[in-house]
Amino acid sequence: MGRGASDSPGHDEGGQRAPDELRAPDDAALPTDGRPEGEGDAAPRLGMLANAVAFHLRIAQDASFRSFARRSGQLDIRPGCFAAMEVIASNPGITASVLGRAIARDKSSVTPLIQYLLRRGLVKRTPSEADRRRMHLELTPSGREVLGALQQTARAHDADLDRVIGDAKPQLVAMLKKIADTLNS
Amino acid sequence: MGRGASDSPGHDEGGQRAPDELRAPDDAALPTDGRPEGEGDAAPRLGMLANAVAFHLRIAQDASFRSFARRSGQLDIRPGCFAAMEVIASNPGITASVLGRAIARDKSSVTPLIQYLLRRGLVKRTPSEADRRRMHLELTPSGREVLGALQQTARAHDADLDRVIGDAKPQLVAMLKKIADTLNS
DNA sequence: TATTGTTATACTCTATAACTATA
DNA sequence: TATAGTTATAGAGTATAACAATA
Repeated sequence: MGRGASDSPGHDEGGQRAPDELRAPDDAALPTDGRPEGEGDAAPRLGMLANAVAFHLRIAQDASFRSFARRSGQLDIRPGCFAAMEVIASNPGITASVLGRAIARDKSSVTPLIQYLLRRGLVKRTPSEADRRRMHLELTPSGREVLGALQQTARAHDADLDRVIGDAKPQLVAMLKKIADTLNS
Repeated sequence: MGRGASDSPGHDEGGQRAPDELRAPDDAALPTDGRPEGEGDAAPRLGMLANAVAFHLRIAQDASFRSFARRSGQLDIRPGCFAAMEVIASNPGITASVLGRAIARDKSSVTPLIQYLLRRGLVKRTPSEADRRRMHLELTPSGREVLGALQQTARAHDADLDRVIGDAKPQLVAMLKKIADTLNS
């Protein structure tokens, strides 16, 4: 679990302070009140992490992932699996390689995902006639049913997030997309 | 929130397209030109994922993590390790449990992290006099040196991100914090 | 009884490299 | 030679549970 990113006072023995621009806004004047260092603090100082996009991205993703996994776990489906199913449903006949590119995973990571879906009867595979190395993927009726339930779950999850971010959602999504695009290039 | 995804059963015979805002940019005309579906598309449709905060959070975090790992890997330090060092440096004398809470990890996940830092001589441990179960952590001089280099790396990484997000950074960080806080409660 | 930190263990997710069967 | 998909394998990263020492 994790509290993570909260801004709360810590304590400081005066020794090792981070330079100003690295400190959290609330890091400023911390009374030491005689506590031994490092003890009793539920929320210690984060140093430069307090303002680091990368750190908060990790904390937020972690929370989001766990929350979604908790929900989708009731359908025995993990988050990565949902993404695969959604892309397959949106692109019937897609191949594993293309799918891998869409969800940013190596083909060798896609295989076990597909195999799990095959075992559960949620996905169907048909060999390509044009190129016999390829396999076309599509959801089975049962797969579409499970996906329907997952989509409800996903909508509920995103609604939780919406409550937090409000109207800023389009900008947030745009920023996240741009971060991924830029860093991956 | 999500939005009605194209629940897309069957095929895309002209009727079943995702609404515009859900499609990848190049999704527009999709002349089927005799291609079997799902082939040749470098950027297939994402369905409801296209607007899902959770999905883009994952993609962005993944990109950010890899990018930082590439940089910090030259110092033989993984991202989680940097976070731990930064928190220790900002809270000299902190204990393992408190550190774990700060970086949102279980104590059993903190132990191997600390052990790695001890082996590398970057962290020093002193038993608490007040409570002999506890160990106070602090960086060694060599740890501070390595951390200095890591901070430069981190600043460079965050500068990359800044270039992407511009002035929206405070809002972005605030949103990410709030997402984590809300979902973890 | 409760808590700190360690250990043993296991599970998930992922990638690299080697392989096959095609192309 | 190159590509699609599979396999074998390894390595992060994490957590649960049990444990010893201490509170």
